[in-house]
Amino acid sequence: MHAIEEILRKKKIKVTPQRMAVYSILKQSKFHPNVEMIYQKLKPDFPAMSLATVYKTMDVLKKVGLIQELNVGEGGLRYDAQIRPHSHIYCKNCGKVVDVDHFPLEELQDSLLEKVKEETGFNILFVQLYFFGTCPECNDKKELLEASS
Amino acid sequence: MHAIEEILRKKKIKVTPQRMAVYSILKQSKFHPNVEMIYQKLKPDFPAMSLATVYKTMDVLKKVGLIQELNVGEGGLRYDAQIRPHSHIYCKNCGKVVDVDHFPLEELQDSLLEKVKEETGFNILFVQLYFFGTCPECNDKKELLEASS
DNA sequence: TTCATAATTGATAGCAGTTATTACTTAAAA
DNA sequence: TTTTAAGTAATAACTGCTATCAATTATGAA
Repeated sequence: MHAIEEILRKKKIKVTPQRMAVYSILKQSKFHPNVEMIYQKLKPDFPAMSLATVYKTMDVLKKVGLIQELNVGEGGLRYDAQIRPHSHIYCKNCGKVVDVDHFPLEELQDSLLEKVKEETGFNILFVQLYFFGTCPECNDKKELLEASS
Repeated sequence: MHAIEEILRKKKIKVTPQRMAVYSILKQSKFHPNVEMIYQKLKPDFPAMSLATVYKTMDVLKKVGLIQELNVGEGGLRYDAQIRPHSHIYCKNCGKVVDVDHFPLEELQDSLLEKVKEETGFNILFVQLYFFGTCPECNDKKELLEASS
């Protein structure tokens, strides 16, 4: 039995094929898909699945702490099955979201959270750090375009 | 003439009373309003103003670099006339957005941006750091409720 | 295994935030 | 002052998401 099954059963949440499939897609993919992307990926195996089910599943998985939500300002949300704190970088050109693995978000959180708590009086639950820019692939394409003009 | 007027004229963007009013509200308020809040504040002085005009004005002001957009995952966006890099903290209970002035986002940006550029190959344009939690006022209210139960 | 039932799913209507369109109006260059 | 490119108001349309509800299914008890 997979870890996800145990976690869901423990919380009296039903283990359904749809939920397993959504989580499996998220676990596999590195590009941090949004609901629409997940829906499209599921279509071949679950032609009857509804978009609403994907939305509801994201909600369930988030609530039990199996995934985290990313908001890169696209309108829709992106999802990540890696729940360890880490930051993300977003390509404003092609929409790609990439993990920034070696960026010290964990240390940052440990060492500086207290300072921010003192300054603001807030009880801090979590931190999100986003970098925005353009990815190497898009930069290369742009250079090619400029060179040819 | 105000700085904003000069900046707009330099870019051949017309200086209109609506634009001045929107910017003035943003400059005054510390609570990082969203479009709806700005619209409501403007109503007494500009009863004829359309919501669409506020949206378009936010767009113009953002493009000329007079304001920055904040995305705290509410659906709508929040706006800040303080464009110097700084981080924000969001109360998940009451929706308040507060500046975290002394958090070292500027130093962070200077010292660590290069590392992230190397790791990812991205060209980085800007960084956004959000803290999420509950504000002192909401925490106090909760304590009172618990004490009285 | 079968059954009862509460949770989940799929289909769809509805909602909120945002954008597009268009006819009218205005700021500002000539 | 006149001209006109740009902006505004009103509103229709679009998008991401949520609510609703009848049909279906996972799960625990018999």
